[in-house]
Amino acid sequence: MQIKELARATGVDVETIRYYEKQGLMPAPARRDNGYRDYAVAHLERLSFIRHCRALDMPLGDVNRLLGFVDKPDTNCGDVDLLVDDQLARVRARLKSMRALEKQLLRLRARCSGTHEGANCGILEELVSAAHVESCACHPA
Amino acid sequence: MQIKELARATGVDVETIRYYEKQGLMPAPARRDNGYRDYAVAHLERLSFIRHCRALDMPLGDVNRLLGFVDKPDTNCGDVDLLVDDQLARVRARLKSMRALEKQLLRLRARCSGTHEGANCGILEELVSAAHVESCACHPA
DNA sequence: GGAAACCCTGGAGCCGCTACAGTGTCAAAT
DNA sequence: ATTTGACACTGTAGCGGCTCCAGGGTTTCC
Repeated sequence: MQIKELARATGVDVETIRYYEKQGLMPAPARRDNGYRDYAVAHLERLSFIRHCRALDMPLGDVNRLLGFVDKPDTNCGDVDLLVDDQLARVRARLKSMRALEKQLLRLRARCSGTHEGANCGILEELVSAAHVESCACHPA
Repeated sequence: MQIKELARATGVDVETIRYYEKQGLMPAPARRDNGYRDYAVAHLERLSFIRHCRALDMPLGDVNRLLGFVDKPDTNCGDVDLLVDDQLARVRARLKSMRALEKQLLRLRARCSGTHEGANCGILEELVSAAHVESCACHPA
């Protein structure tokens, strides 16, 4: 399989595949006489695994550690669940702040009067005055 | 006010303040004889404004455009609400995918048997086999 | 006069790609 | 036989938004 086929089969960009190889996440494939990479089914599976982890927004470093456990199934995998827990905690923290963000943006949006005169722009007013409030989340007292 | 004081007053890192200046978001302050930056209250307000926008996760480019409207209140600010709308849309899209993510991670976490033998790791099993499923979100058929 | 704490500039590093530039290879159409 | 076009390769630079460092200067306090 050459790189484009692997790319199509997985939905991963060609450049990204080479990038993963350079980063040590994908093993270097065999080369044909012309120097082209020649992938086997094992590569496809590994790449799918990587993408699945990435779809869970795991950092590549974590993915690499997971791959280490996959490669050596006899080792103790006690860290795997911790790693997932960490990721879950990150996602939840992000969710929380995003929800607050949505609320703030909605409030801000409601300030638009529809007149579009800069001097009376409710949104700008709100942003300027919010920056004055001492106890704002972004600049606590 | 020297840079450290501004940093403390706003909760923004000293390096970040210099970075904003380099990027043209903060106007270059006066300099003392020794070359140290000397900030006025206007700088504090502007920096607070920037941080408030950043707390709303707006890209610096957008913040810069907002600052342009603040600087010239007589211009038409018709784009301000569009800019906020865009940001809201981005936040909502991200929220949606984060919620899906949380679900997937919870499912994954539940697969841990607690034994921590690599060969029987439910989490790794799940990740490997999920990568095989054709219709997975991360590698659609 | 020496140490600590501040200031300066310029550049590199972080993540996870993405996009070149410059070159080589191969298959099909003319 | 050649020319087009699509593919391949390497290496490097860029994105955003910082963050950190090296290598220097200044100020303040003991």
